[in-house]
Amino acid sequence: MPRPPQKPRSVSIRDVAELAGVSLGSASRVINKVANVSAATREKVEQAIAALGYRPNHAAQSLRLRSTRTIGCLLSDVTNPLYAKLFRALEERLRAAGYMMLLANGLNLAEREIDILGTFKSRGMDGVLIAPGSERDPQVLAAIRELGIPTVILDRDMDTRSDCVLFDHVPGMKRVVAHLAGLGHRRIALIVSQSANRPMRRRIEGFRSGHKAQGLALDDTLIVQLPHAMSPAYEAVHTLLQRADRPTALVAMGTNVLSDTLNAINASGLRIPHDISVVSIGDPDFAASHVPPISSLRVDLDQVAELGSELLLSRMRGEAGDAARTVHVTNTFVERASCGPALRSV
Amino acid sequence: MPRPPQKPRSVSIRDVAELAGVSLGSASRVINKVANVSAATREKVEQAIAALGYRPNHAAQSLRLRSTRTIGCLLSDVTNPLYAKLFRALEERLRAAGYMMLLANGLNLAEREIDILGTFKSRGMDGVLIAPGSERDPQVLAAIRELGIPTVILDRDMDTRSDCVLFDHVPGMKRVVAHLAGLGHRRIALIVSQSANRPMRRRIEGFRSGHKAQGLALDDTLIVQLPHAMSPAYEAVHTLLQRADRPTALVAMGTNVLSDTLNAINASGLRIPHDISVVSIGDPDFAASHVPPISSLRVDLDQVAELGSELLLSRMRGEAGDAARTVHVTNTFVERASCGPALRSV
DNA sequence: GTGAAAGCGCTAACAG
DNA sequence: CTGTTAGCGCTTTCAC
Repeated sequence: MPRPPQKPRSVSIRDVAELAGVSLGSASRVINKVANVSAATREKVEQAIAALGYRPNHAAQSLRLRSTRTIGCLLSDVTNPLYAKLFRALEERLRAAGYMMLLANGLNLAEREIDILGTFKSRGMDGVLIAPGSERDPQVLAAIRELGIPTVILDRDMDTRSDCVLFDHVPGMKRVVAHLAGLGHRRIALIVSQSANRPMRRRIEGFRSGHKAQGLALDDTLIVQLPHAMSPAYEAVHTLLQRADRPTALVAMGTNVLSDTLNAINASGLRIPHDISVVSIGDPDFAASHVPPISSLRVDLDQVAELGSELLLSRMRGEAGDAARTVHVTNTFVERASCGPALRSV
Repeated sequence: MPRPPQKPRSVSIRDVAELAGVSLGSASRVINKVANVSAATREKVEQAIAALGYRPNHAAQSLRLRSTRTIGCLLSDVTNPLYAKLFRALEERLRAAGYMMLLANGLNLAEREIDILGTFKSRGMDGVLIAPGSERDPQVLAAIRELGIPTVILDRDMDTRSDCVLFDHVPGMKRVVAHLAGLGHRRIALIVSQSANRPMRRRIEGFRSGHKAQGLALDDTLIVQLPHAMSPAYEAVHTLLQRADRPTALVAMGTNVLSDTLNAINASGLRIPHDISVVSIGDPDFAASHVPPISSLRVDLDQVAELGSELLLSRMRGEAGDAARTVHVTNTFVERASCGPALRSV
């Protein structure tokens, strides 16, 4: 990794002071808007700044102030719309507070995530916002514990002493099952693409306890776990729908799973919600615009961003105390037109 | 914007040197792997580093070396899957070259984009990768020209002296029209969500010239421009399909437009490709997994990232010369099962 | 091969 | 109110 050729030195505060005919200290004072500056001095310095197009050197400021005004953000993958939206919402708030965001995709690679956390540390991030994929990896956990930077963890239940915002997947899923059960459904299938991480596991758990709460027996063959995150659900759902005892309702988890599921239903000649009900876990754009609109369980990402950034900001300000704080975000069920009474004839 | 409380000073190279019992200069030498270090010294320093958990202070390095090893990335919105994928691909390459990415969403707000470019400058980005929304705004153009940082512009034709990678939207669209014309289609509709930016405009242009090239008359009422980026295409397409002279083929531009279009076709009781053909401009995941799979015009984002990062890296290395370089990326047509011969009976 | 010292650009404490 | 100065942590001459 060869060092790039050094850039030419650009205009410094020294140049500004010189042109303005004042001392370096005075220039600094007007730049930082501290008191005790005469109007005349201020005027001269401001003109010099404008004339030179001066911009403070951030590296020097960071070195001096021990603060980079930047937040490190480690997500498993921005390509996942959920994380993209989350990033955007977080950026919005932190930007308003004067921070820029360093973004890195962890890609569920423990080693990579550790490396990224290390650079965050070495680069003196003022704070860190993370949702690592390797949620159980002891080395990743250690890396987080040793960060020594205000940290908030999003949607991961990790054993570190960090603030975190957790989603209440279990109650959310129970709500979904209750809704379906209320419509008379007794055979409800769950289609998931993977089960590696906490959110998935907890949702499956909620699906089970939802059945229990409703006094429903759960046929385990109705929980369809696709082998990989990317594995197409189409075939699996299609097969499911051919069964004599096919489910009367489908719960699809994840954007791709949902679109495959919708396809499979369509190809089977079934109509939503008359022949079959469906609810989506996660609320991609097309769920709302689908015909008919698909009922979804969603988490309000704006709320997550609000809580997450507030947690981080307050801790950075040193207002937080020693103990880690945990806040919970509720999944809300958005009822649309994709659920109807269970078909008796099945 | 109150300054955050200063962090405690952490372990510095000075501490390392002290513990190792060597001079600060020697410590630096082993850290930077320069020659002229005795094995004994190296050993001692390395032990001290390990014992202390030393990490170089990035701000100090940046200040000294005039290089931040950071790339500023300004996109209109990561929430757009295309940009998300692009970012991921770019990150991959630049990370391999030892850079981290600062990401900011411009949100098509000229003022905001200018501000972001300014911070990129002030923060001493080694390079900058941008796809601003405000492609015609003179102030944004000026901001880019005055950046004074190696810059590459992605998919925007801006009048600045920057390297850029351009997508050949026009030939791509002509290819699509040719394909459809070859199947006997003479009434082809184009559904677009907005036309604010260059890619959109150029695609419409390509659509027109494609017709010309095929000797086809173009009915302007078949170009459906939705008012806003988010405006649902469902109604528009549905209406279109009720017309007596309805099109025999639909070209849908953008992820949301495509899914609305598919919905509308489905709701009208039409079958793809028998009753109507459709091609997608842009290739979202669900296009390939749809039943039937939708033929798409796509641009290879990996290639874009490869070219873009290569352009940037070479310029940062100072290998690039004065002139701006432009490289073109071809749109490729992915033929799947959504296009068939035109229905005669319409 | 190693140590001492200068200086990157900036802020803040201090003296006037 | 203003100027001078130390020093943030690091790399890199320059002597030895």
